[in-house]
Formats: sequence, structure tokens, C-alpha cells
Amino acid sequence: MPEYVELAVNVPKVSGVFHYHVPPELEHTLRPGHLVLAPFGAQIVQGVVLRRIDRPDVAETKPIDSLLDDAPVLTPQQIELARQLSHSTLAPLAACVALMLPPGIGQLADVRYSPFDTPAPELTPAQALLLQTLQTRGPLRARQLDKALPRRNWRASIRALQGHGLIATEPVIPLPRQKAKLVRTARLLQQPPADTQLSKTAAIHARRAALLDALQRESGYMAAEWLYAESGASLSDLTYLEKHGYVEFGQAEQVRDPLQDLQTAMDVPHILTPAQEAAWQAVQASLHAQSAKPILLHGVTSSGKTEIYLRAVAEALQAGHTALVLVPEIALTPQTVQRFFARFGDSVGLLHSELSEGERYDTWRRARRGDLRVVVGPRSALFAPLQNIGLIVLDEEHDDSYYEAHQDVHYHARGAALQYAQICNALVLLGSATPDVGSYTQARTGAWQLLELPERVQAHSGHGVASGAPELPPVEIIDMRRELKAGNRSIFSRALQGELEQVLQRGQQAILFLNRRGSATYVFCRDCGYVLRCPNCETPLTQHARGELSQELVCHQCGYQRSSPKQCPQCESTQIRHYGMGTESVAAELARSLPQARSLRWDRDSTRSKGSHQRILTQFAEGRADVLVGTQMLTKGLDLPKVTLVGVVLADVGLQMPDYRAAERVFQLLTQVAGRAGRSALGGRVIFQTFQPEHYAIRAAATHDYAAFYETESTYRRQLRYPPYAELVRLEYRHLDARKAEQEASALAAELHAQIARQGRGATDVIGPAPSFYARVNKEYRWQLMLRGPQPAELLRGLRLPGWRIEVNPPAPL
DNA sequence: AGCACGCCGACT
DNA sequence: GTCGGCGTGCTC
Repeated sequence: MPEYVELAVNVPKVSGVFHYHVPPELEHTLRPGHLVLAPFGAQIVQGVVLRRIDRPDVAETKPIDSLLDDAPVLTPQQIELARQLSHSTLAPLAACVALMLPPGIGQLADVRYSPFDTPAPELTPAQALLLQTLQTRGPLRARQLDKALPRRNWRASIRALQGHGLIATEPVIPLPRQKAKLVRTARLLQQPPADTQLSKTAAIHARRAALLDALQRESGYMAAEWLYAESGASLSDLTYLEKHGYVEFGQAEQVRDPLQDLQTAMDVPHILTPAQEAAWQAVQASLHAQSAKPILLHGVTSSGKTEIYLRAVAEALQAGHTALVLVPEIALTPQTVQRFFARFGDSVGLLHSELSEGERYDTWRRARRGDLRVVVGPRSALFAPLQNIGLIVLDEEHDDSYYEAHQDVHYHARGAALQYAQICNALVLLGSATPDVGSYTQARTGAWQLLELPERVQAHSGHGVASGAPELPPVEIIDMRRELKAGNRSIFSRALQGELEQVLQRGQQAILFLNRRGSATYVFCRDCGYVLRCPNCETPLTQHARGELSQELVCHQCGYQRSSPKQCPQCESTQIRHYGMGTESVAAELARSLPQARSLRWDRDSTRSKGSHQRILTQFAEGRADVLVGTQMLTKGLDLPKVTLVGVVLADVGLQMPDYRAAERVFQLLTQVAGRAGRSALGGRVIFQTFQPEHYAIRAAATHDYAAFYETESTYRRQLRYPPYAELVRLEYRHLDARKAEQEASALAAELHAQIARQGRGATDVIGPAPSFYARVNKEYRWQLMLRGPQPAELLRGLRLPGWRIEVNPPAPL
């Protein structure tokens, strides 16, 4: 009775799972998670064993060819996560499995065949040729045999030779390609007798004595680099001490670490404020509980959330677990990452976008071997092969970069982390100053545990003027309609201009923030702030270039289109126009109105090259510029003590986005960017310039009042049946032919309407079809549909929709 | 991804 | 009349 397994083949476009039988030689070895080679059509491909099955779906099965690595590439928990992700995102299981494989494994894993030195019995010509090839050239890998014996079915011959016991088979996964770098170390053997002169020169004697002091403080081998830094000595001093028998040299493997360039001060546990202490107690209790609800740590900017994460990780490690720490984007949060590295040193693995494939693979291997106990990284770090995970931290849990929408699996790392934690029986710790409305609702209803840190901690006593916790900075809202009426046509209000001047006078620093998301499509009246909306669904209309669609203004929810009005429907002003501005124009305007200010731009354009984030930040932190002009990136966890002014050039940009989370996103952005001001005892203030000073998102951000925002927002959401009070599925079709795309969308809409009627899902509605927000990209026209209701994804389960991209609960349904 | 099968244009 | 275009579909 043969055994069978279910296999996910590792070929990007193949999304199904396939059944194979297990050859006798692998019967006792093959386990779920194993990486294997298997015949697939005319080729041999890689696959991952998902599980054993009793009966295959098909009458004829092929055998698994060979094992590629003795150690499984996926843990059982990862396989289960892949299953759940596949279910919740409607993505193919094989695509979810592929997410968890290290990049490049397809190029790396192979099998090596070695000939035995035994006399061969009668062989077919093909078998003889193969054996001879191996005997003359020595052991060869499958990839080498493919080259040596092209267009020959040598694999069949291998099987026969194996049967005769003429060759040995062994899986090879090459070791990390770059060799580990060895560094010099030294340890103290014995202190020289008191009063020993270590040199005739006093200065040199002092250096050598300092070296011995440093060695005395640390037992065991210390990196020479560290000793030099500590004592001011050099290799010649160390060599002198070694010659005299006081120290002994050693070598240690230096792990290539992307963080090694960052300066790291050893991070010691801080003293907690009472609020932090209370939160920490609760986290600690949950960590030790049999099973615990996810925790939402809602703490204002600079309230010391990272310290709670650090302690939680330390506690998890102490209990023998490992921990995953997810952060939005490493390049933008170097300070947070640095603290993890400082606290946990070598047991931290870091994943980020600037790593090469080899470095990524190294980290993956180290995690799998158990050498890493903490992995820090962006959303994909969730798939690092850690064993025995006890804690998953999501910093800035509201951040949209946790959503992956580009490849074939559209997943949200928050949702995936919650699923994974359940599988691993781990605790999830989500933190934010501006929690996602859905997350906060979970916490409010008691499904999650809510912990609050309502006050800032003193983070910069070193710069201190006075002590005491800094307050959240006061925010002034400037009505730009009035500026215009008063004859000020500059993009800077008089108030902002005045504050900038004062900051310069005091030798402090300012940040100017410009929201770019949707700014080009923002159509509004400069006199009264009126925004054009769709008559059917209240969604703000979006401006498109002439000729792209039949009319200029489009509703991206329902497809309504109209031309651009000449006059404002509200006040009849002719000052109705769209808004578009980049950081260059802000910097230019700044140069004109404040020529003495040295400004630095921080946006996608100025950060193209590797390491440029760090470079710009360092320049600014060192005070080589007075004003940092930038976009979204400024809202991340930056901690710049000398910044005492934050100016938001136009706070209402983004509110008009045709997306139910527009207000939430603007509130988050404004709150976060305001939080960059006044982080030291120098204090600080914030200015929001806006044409909509009465908007609840802007008002709530100006008063740092999350609760007020949440109340208003959740009421709207409930009324309009948007998440978290319903779920959404977005479906998009792309085609070079505009008519084809629209027709396809209409056809599916009709079919879904019919399906809803048939299944009696009255609570589910179909919104659209409408052109996608990005109506034409790469010459392709995009049309979309939205399903809204309780579990609308169930309507699509099992449906084959070739050519459609499907997103379940996308955070930005554009 | 490969590789088959499959139905419409210019050639030995 | 065939050779071949790459559109659609399948690989356990």
C-alpha cells in the first residue's frame, strides 16, 4: 500500500496542489514541510510536502523524485498559516506556501549523486553512460547532470542505478555563499604585577593600561574593535600585551549584519512611568497566561511603547520562546530597530528591503537553525521560520505598509499575525498612537485587550532644559480661505511664516509636511473649501486628464462622471481648481520667503539611492539643515529632539480620496506628524493649514483626541455600512482594451447580482462597476467592483474568475 | 514556467 | 494542400 502526499509545486504560476506517491526509499523520511523534487509534466520541479493523504484525487500518481533538504523548509505552524491565509484571502494555497519560502531557494537546492566503487552488473547503454559520467567526473549535482547529459532522460537511469545500489543520493542546500568574516578577539590571561611599566612613553603606557582595564571588566574574549574603541589603543598595543603573556588572541565569526553600520549604544531597561508600569504588568500577565487575547497598546506619540515591546520580547525569550517583531519599513524607523539590536544583540535577525538575496537567505537559515531568537522586519518577516514563537509584536499597527497588494496573495500582516499567533498559541502585541479603527473596535468590544499610555515620557533628558514629561505639542489650525481673503497668496500662512522665523532665530529645527497621497486629484474651491461630490454616493469626485475617460470628473465608487464646473456650486466663485504641489515647490517657496533657512528634502525622489534615508536623517539630526521638507515618511517613528515646529502645508489633502478610510488616514497622518514636534524639553508647536478647518479629522488631530475621532468615525462607518461593521471585497479587471475591461466588469456585476439573489444574501451588495482610482496604468484600463456585506468573500469561494484580482478587506479599496 | 492542443494566414 | 502564429489549458 503506497503512501501519498499533497505537494505545492514551487513554480510561480502554478497555483494548484498535486498528489504524489512516496517511493519506498523515502517512506520513513518524508515529512510535511520537506522540500522535494517531483516530476511535473515533462519537467522536474521543486515542491513542498504539505501533508500525508490517504487517497489521491487522481487515478494515476507519479512518485516524489527526491528529497532536497533533510530539514523541513516549513514548520507545521507555517503550513497551517498558509492554509488559513489561503482560505481568508481567496488566494491559491501554493501561492501562500511560496510566501514562506526563502527567496532564491529554487536556485539553491539540489541533489548530489555519487558513484559507489562497486562492479557494475549488466546495464542499459543509457545507464552505463550515466555511471561512466559520474565515475569520470566524480559526484555531480542534478543541475550539472542536466548540462552534462542534455536532452537525455538520465533521471530514469538514476532510478535504476539506485536500485542496483550503485550510487548514493544526498540533498545539498549550499551554505551561505559569502564566507563568514572572522574578527580578532582577545582575552585577559593575567594582570601584570602592580607598577609594571608597559611602555617608556607615558601616553602609550596609559593606553595599554586602559586596554587591560577594559579586558578586566569583561570576562572572556572581546572583539578587538570594541577594545580599541573602549581604550583608545591599537593593534600594536594589543600585540605588545600578547607578547608579554598578559593577553591571548582568539578569533570569532562575525555575522554579517546590516545593522553594524548603525551606531548602537547598549540599551538598558529604562525606569517605567506609572502608566507604562501598569501596561507592562498587563502584558506580562498575558505572556504567562495559558492563552490570551491580542493586546492593543494605544499610546500617544513618544509614550514609550517601544520599551514595552522590548520588555515583552525579553520576557518571551526568558520563557524559552522566540519573538517576531514587525515594523512598517526599516529604513524609516531606524531608531526603533536599533533599540532591538542594542537590547538583544546577536540573537536578533533583521530583514529589510536593502538586503541582498544572499543576506536574506543567511537570515532565513539562521532562523531555521535556531540561531536567531528574535526577527525584526517588515510584513514578510512574519514568515521567518522561527520555532516555538511566543510573541508577535506589530509596531504602528495602523500602517498600511502591512498590506501586501502586489503579488498573487493579497494579505494584511495584522490579520495574518493574528491567525499565526492563534496557531502558535502566541501573544500578539499591537501598538499605535493612532490605532486602526477596526483594531480599536476589537479592543473596545473586549475581543482584544486595550492598554493605554496617555502621556509622553521624557526621552531626551540629555538635551534637557528642564525636567518633567513633555506635553503633546499645541496645534493651531489656520484657515487658508482667510489667508486668501487677506491677500496672502503664498502657500505659507502668516502664522507659519512667523513661527518659522522664530525657530531659525532660536537655532532650532522645523519640519514641513506635505501630504502627497491624492494631491493631484484634489478638486476644491479655494474660496469656500467646497469639495465636489458624487450625487449618488457622496464620494468625492476625482479629476482625470482629458481623454483618459469620457468626462473629467469621475466617481470611483459607482462610475458617475461629469465635466468640471466653471463655478463653485456653493459660493459661485470661479476659484475652483485642483491642487498639486511637490516638495520642490515647498522648498522653493521656503527659499523665497526665508532665504536664510537651510532646507533638506526627504521624499521618494530624494531617497532613491541606497542608504539615502539614513544620510538625510543624519544630516538633519546633526543640525546641518534647519528645515526638513518631506512627505509621508515624516510621519513614522522619527525622534528628532531639536524639532520644535511642525507645519502641515495643507492638512485637508487626502480627505477627498474616494475611499472609506480617507478621513482615518488623514487623522493618522496629522496626529503622527504632529507627534514629531516637541519631543524634548525644548517644547514645540504645530500648525495645520487647511481649507476645511471644521473637518472632524483635522479638529481631532489638532487636539490629539483619538477618542473623539473614533466616536465620529465609527458612527459614520456604522451608518454607511463600512468596515468594521461590514466586510469588503474588491475585484479588479485590467485590460488593454477599455471596452473589454468595462464589459467584463459589467458582466461579472450582473452575475454576482444573480448569485446574491439565488443565495438569498440580501445583506450583500455589489458596488460599481466603476473605473479604478488609477484608471489606466501601463496602458491597461482598470475597472473594479466592490462587494459589501457580512462575509462577502463567501460569495466568491470556489468561483473561477480568470483575469480578476481579488482583495478581501483591502485597507485602501482604490 | 513549459509544453501540448487548436484553429486561421503565407509558403515549399 | 501544409507549416506555424501564439491563445487557452493542463501538469498529480
